[in-house]
Amino acid sequence: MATQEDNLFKNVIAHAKEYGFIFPSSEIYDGLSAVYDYGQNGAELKNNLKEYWWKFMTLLHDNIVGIDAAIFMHPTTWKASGHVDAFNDPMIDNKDSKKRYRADVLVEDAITKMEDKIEKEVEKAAKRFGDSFNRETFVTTNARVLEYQKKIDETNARLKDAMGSGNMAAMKQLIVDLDIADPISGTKNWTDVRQFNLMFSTEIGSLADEANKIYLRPETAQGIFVNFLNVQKTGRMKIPFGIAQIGKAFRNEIVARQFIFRMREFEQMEMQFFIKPGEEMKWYEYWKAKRMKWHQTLGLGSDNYRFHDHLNLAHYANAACDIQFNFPMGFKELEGIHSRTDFDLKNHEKYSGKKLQYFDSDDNQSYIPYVVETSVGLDRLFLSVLSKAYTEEKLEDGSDRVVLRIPAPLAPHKVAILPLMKKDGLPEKAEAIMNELKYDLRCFYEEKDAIGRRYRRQDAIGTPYCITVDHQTLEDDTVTIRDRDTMKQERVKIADVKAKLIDVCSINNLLRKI
RNA sequence: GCGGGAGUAGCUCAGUUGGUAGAGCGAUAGCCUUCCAAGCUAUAGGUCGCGGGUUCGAGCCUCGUCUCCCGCUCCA
Repeated sequence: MATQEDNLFKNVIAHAKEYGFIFPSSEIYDGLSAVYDYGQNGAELKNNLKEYWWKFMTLLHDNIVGIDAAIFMHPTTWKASGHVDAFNDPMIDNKDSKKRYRADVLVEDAITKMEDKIEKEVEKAAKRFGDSFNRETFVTTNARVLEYQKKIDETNARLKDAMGSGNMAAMKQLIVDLDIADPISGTKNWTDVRQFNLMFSTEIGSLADEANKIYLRPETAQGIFVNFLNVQKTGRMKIPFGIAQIGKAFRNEIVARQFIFRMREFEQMEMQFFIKPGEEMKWYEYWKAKRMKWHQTLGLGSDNYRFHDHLNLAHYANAACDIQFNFPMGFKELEGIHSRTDFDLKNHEKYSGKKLQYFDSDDNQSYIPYVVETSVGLDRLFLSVLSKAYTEEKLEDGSDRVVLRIPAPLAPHKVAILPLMKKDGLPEKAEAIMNELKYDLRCFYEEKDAIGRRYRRQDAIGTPYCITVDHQTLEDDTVTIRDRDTMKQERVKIADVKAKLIDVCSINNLLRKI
């Protein structure tokens, strides 16, 4: 199914490599799975996206400041955050169906089934006894129900024990004892339970032992939480306020695919907004709306975004949703907005023994602030721009054109400066114009090949404007500006070029539209 | 990780029953040319993903391995 879209996605990936946006990591050694490098054009586009986000957060909100925390953090950080537990998934495969499951989820499903059986007994009894039925008495006295309940309690205890100790053999035994069958194949032909740790680890210092083990951060948020008091005190921040950060995070995904959508090393742009407890839903809604507006202002088409509420909340959240984008492979998460309550600060307080509270002079009391988080995957944002910008066109004259309709403020190069011919002083004139523009606009100079071919090459890397220097330029100091999207040309005075281009290519102007 | 498919020049691909690697486009240099990729000339690029095996001889057969794509799973 969707072969046309699959092809489109493949073409986007091929185009990204061919035109210097994204290369497979260490490609000469056959690459490294799910790791990619940004090329000369990709790095520019990515930096522009960062600037758009960073300025929106820190320039346009006087109560948000930015930090840049280290990737390495004290190991206890990840115990407090819950990642040591939550990122250790026990997995088991059914040898017949070849499907993989989380072992703890299988056990939980089995427990649910037993609970259903109790409910059935209750329903049957309720029918039998009519009005005189008392649920409380029934479930505490009925032999069959008590037996089920005993089994449930026992299973829960064993599950908790196995998960807590990381005893995978006990987990396997639990699945065997519960007689769990694969819902697909119906067989009980299981592999051993294996632990997958989603955090990368290494050692600090020269001793490679467990005591020196540290992790590469699986999310950037904790760097903000552990610095909450530092920033609040040194910046004299008053609640509500936010801390923003752009940085790398690492996850050892079991399967990481779909190009840069899911990578083992990726970049997040996160903002943690600290608020008074009880006001979280107000701010949650506020940031949902703000972030959606920010995305839509990029101009990739408002229809390509939608909210998706989380039904199963993560261990830290009391409300959560995604902003999804219409990627080539369908609507997928682009940004997460989470109401994290006081989970993180409370736990850091507990594990560190340091008070992480805010004294609110409005009502003279200290409290652990609640947090609303906005978290964009920068690489996903990049993919959203690239995949929507990529367009294959059939022109009226029958020729083909591939054009990246990247929003002008994000484009790697803002303008290409092209002498029509490589003689008659045209290159010199073009160079003079470039020297005028290059301090304000990223320029690309090219004099080789026919002009039409040069235009197409600029289309392929998304340069929004081409300035062509022709013989008339030498006479009256005018040039033509060719528009990437319409392919139309307009003749303007050299003196007017700079202001005209800066106006449409500036990130600051884009920010004004939010 | 498991199952399925793929890997030959920068790109798209051809390569016969095993006989020692080609094309188009692109790139580079030069010529020609006043506006939307296809004018002319020349040049450079490949131990055929990598490593064993069979064979007189392997791009082709065989085994292993790596990477990519699709599905299962997970997530920003």
